[in-house]
Amino acid sequence: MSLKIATWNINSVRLRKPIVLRYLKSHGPDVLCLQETKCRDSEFPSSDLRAAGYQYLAINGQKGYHGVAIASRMPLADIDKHEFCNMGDARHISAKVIAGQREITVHNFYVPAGGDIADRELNPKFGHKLDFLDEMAEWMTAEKLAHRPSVLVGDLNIAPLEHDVWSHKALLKVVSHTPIEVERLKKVFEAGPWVDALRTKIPEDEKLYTWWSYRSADWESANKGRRLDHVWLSADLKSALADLDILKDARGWERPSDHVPVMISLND
DNA sequence: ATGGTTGCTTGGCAA
Repeated sequence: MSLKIATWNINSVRLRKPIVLRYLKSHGPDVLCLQETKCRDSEFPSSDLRAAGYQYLAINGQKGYHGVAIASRMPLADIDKHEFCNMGDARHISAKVIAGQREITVHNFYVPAGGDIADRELNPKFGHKLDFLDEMAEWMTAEKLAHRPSVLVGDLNIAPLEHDVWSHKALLKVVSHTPIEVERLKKVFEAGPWVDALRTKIPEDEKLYTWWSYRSADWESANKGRRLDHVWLSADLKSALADLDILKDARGWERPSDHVPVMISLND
């Protein structure tokens, strides 16, 4: 039996409830990690998800902004929320998935977008993004994630590689692909036991996107995407990675998110 | 170079 773990920045879980349920039905992830749920825990569509077979929920929401959640068919234990940058933002939740004999810790992140200007003096939101990443690297070291099978997923709001964006040259100064952010993210990655799951299956010289802006009349033909959503596996899980599914079709669904679901399958 | 769209809410941020 394989274990399927998906991540999706949903940009309002209440508005997107129909397509979340559609995705669960059509693709059947065992675990779905959501970002940008944009609602309080009491407003989260818990009963709909439970009715769809996802009985185990871990929710870290807040009114109007951010918010992350894990919906699982398998029991969740050790649910934890870490607050970064002491700002009260709901940007992380983790849980241990009990999948039969296997136990895998899943960390679900929503990294700050960072505003429009790639300069922390002119734009505090960019500073916050860099500080968040620095704190994430420190936290990573302290967590000692190498000691147990772990998966880190989420909207990291950075497209690190040249072919994670439609034009490396055009985006070098655009927040999400600047060298300073890429460098910070690399430090986070290297602070843990990680393998970049998507890039182990899809070569680095191949274009790969998980997000297409709303601000484009025809996202599909323009295809100016970015890989902002990531799945990192602790090295011990690398050999278990059987399959990937980046559901580009979901960008064309009715009332879509600007991100698409990304799913991995792990063999025993 | 600029503006383009969407969501949470109804004015203006945030993404």
